[in-house]
Amino acid sequence: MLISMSAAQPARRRDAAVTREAILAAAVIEFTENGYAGAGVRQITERAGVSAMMINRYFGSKQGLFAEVVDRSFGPPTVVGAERSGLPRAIAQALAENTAPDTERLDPFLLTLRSASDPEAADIVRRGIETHVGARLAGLIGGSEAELRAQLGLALTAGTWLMRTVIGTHALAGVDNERLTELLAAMLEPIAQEADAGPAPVRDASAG
Amino acid sequence: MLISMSAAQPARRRDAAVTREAILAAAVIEFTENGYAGAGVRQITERAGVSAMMINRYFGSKQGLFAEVVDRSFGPPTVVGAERSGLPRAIAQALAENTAPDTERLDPFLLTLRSASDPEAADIVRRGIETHVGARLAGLIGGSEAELRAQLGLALTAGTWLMRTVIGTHALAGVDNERLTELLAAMLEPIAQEADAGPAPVRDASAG
DNA sequence: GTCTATACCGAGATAGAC
DNA sequence: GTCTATCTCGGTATAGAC
Repeated sequence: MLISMSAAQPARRRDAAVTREAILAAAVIEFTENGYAGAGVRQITERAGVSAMMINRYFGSKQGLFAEVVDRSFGPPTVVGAERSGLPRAIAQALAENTAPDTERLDPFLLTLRSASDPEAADIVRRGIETHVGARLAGLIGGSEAELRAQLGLALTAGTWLMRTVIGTHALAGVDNERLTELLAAMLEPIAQEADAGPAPVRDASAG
Repeated sequence: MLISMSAAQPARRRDAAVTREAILAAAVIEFTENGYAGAGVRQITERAGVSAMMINRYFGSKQGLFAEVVDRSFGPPTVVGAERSGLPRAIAQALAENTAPDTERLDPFLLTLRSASDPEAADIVRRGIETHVGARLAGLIGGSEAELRAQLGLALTAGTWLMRTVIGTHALAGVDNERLTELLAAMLEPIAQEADAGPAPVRDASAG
């Protein structure tokens, strides 16, 4: 019944692409929830419904799989983009909502935090951040020091994720989202403003 | 030859207090550099010059040892304290200096970042932060929402440690310390200021 | 009472048989 | 393409040497 497949089996069973995709999807969940070290190969493959060795077969190693997971996680825009004037508040609001205590969002920053322990994982994450989120946010900010300012914004973002959801300090976990948004927006304001140069044209204003 | 030791061995050998302290000192180094999961009991005890079982004997478990390490790391003041007006700049400067690329400081925030992966370790760290750094910084800030503001400051602190030293993004690693101090101070300004209440008396103004 | 040696269990990675 | 040892490594428990 499970074995006897006649001619046309639509998908599943012996389809490399499907197996690969199933592993990748399962790995995103496991790595984000448990971090690079905490996620077990057996847990990932069990969730994907395949044997443990498939990871080595399709991704070379646990590390190779992690690299693809990072690319997939940071690929789509995380920080909502707006014109530069409203940027701090837009980021602050999204951050406050996504880090709310009951929310169970699968976020690349969670992946980052829980995987930063391992140097090998950290290096993979750095490449992912600089390529995707960092470049997008820098593009939204524009002007001189765009990358530096963007990375300071990401530092506050990651730190908020850390303190509010991973560590779970009481004051941050219990605060009202409106109030938190105000405070975060105020902290982000300085890095969204031009230092000395004139207002550079903002490119790629739709996504970030 | 290796075994025959005569009478008077000064200290060391069979001194519980000395052994305990040696393990603790070694554990601070290993946990800070490699995180909770990354540090092995064998590495720690080898550095301390004792057998691996001594951790179980003196601290119950690896987790118990970690709890004492967290307390010791967060115990002494990390954030330099000043009067409230100069607080943002003081914190920013210390942060910029301590996260400079070549600096090899043993910092509690590094310990936090590299250990946050494990839920058990995260819980221990939360207690340590709230008890020590969080309470001290909240005391320096004073007024309403002191704890919330303090924890947002710690979020930026931890995030800067993360992005600059653990992940190691290029823009943050290469920036001039003076410039970084300015930007960080500007970001910290909003959380050091009173929201609506009058100026509350600042207690414990010497250390933070 | 202080410490070491040895063994057990679980997890990741590899090799080779089917 | 899958399964089954097997190797290594890490945290822990027990026994016993000094």
